[in-house]
Amino acid sequence: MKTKYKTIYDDTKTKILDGTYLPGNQLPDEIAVCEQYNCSRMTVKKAYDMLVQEGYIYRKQGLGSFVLAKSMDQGEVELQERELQGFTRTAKGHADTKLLHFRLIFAPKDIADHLGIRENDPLYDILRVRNIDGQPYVLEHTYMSPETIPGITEDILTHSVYTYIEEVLGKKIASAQKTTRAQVSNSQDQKELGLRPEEPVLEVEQIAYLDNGTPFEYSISRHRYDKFKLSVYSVRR
Amino acid sequence: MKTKYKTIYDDTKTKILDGTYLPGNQLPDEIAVCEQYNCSRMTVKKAYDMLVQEGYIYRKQGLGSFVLAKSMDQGEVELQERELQGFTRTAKGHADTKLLHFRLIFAPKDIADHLGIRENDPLYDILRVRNIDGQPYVLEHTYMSPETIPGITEDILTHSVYTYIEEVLGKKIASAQKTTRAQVSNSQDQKELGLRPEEPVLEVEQIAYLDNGTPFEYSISRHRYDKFKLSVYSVRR
DNA sequence: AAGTGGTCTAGACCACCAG
DNA sequence: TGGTGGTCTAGACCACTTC
Repeated sequence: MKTKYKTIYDDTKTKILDGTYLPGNQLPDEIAVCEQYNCSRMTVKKAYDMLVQEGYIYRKQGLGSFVLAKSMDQGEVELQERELQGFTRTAKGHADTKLLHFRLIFAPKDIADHLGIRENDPLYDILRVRNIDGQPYVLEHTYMSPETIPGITEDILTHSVYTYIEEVLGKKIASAQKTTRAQVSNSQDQKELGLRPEEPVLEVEQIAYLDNGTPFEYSISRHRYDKFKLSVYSVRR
Repeated sequence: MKTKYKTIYDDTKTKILDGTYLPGNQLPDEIAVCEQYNCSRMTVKKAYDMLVQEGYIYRKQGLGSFVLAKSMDQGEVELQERELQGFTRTAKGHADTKLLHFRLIFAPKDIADHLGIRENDPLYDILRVRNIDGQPYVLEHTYMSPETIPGITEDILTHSVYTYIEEVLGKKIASAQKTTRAQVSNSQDQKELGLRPEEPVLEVEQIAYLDNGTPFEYSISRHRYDKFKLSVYSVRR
C-alpha cells in the first residue's frame, strides 16, 4: 500500500511535469488538498516539502505554494546525474560495459578505512569502462569487500552490480557520499576514453552505503569531460 | 525563539561532531528524546530526519538510529563546497576579490530565459577573480538583473553580494541549482588562474533563487582543478 | 513479546502577508 | 481581517527487527 504522502507527492509532481501546473502558478493550499485526499495537514506538508527539497516548488508563509521556474538546460551530454535527494541517472542511448580487470587484492589502509574493514583484508579490485552507443564515457575503478558483497562474478560486473546487491543478495542501497573535481587526464584515461592529452576528466570519488550503515563500495570514476555533468539543487534552511 | 526541532537537531549534531556519539553508536530512541526535551515524537523525528538527509546518521525501522561512519576525506584543497541541503563553503585562508569588469549589457536570450526577464533588458555583467591567500582559485562570471538586485557597486562586488542582498536589500536567498562539469582551460582561464595549457578547470553553472521564487543570479564559475571540490550526500527514498 | 521507527490524525496556536 | 504556511501535540496503529 502506497503511503498517502507519496500519492500526493506523485500526483502533484506529475501535474508540474505535464504542465497542468505551470511555473509561477499557485498550488492548492494545504486545507484544500486535505479535503481532496481526505487526510490531515501534516501529510500534505510532508508531500509538498519533498517537492521543495527537489526544486519543483517553493512555499512562503502567508502566501502559498508555487511552482518554481525550472530553468537549467538538460540534455547536451550523454549522461546526466541529478541528485534530488535520490539517485537519478539518465543515459540517452544503449549502455554496455568492458571489464578491464577483476582481481582480489590486500586492502590498502586508505581504502580499508573508507570501507570500515581492516588493512590487508581481501578486497575486490574492479576496473571497467562504460560505453554508451559504443562510445566510452567513463573509467570506473571500484573496490568492494567480499565480506559485505560476496559472490561477485564477471557476469555481474558487466551488467548491474546494484541489481545483484538488491535483488540477489536482498540488501538495500541507502545513500552515497560523492566528491567531484576536475583532473588532467593520464595515459590510461586517454587510451580507454579516447581523449587527447590536453582533454581533462571529471573525477567522482564515491562511498556508497547500505541501509544498515555499512559502506559497501568505494569508487573513483573518471568521466570524459564532454559527456558527463552533475546537477545539484540545494535549499537553504 | 528557536524551534524545538532545531534545538534537538543542533544538540545531536554537536554530540556527533564532538565525539560524544561515535560512528556506529546508537542514538537515544524517539521516546527517550521526547521525555528529555518534553516534546512529541513528530518533533524528534523531524530533527533526526534532517540529520539523515545530511549524512550524519541513518535510521532503521525496528532497530534504531545510528551515527554513520563519515569517511570522505576533507581538506586537501583550498575550497570545499558541500551541499548538505544547505550552503556551506569552507575557505581555509584569507579571501579577496579582483574585479575584472563590471558592465551593463543588453540581456542575451539564453540568460534572459534563465533569469525570467526579457531579451535585451538591462543586465549586470560581472567578471571577478577570487583569491585565497593571494592565490587565484576561481574566475566567476555573474549576471544579475538590476530590476531584481538594484544598486550594485564595485565596492559590493569586491566584498559580498550575498550580504548586500540579505542585509541591505532585505531579500532572502533561498536556493540554487548547480551543474558541474570539467572543461579544457582557455587562454583567459590560464592567464587569470595561473594555469598551464594542459590544466583543466571545474566549471559550475548556477542559477540562484530568492525566497519568492525569482531567479536573481546566473553565473558560470571556472575553478582551478586542483583547488576546488564539490561534495554531495544523497539519500535514496 | 518487546522495542524500534513510519505513518497518520484532528486538532491547536502562532507568524507572516495581503487587502 | 482572512488566508496562508510553520510548529507542535498526544495520541493511534502499523511494520520491522531481535529475542
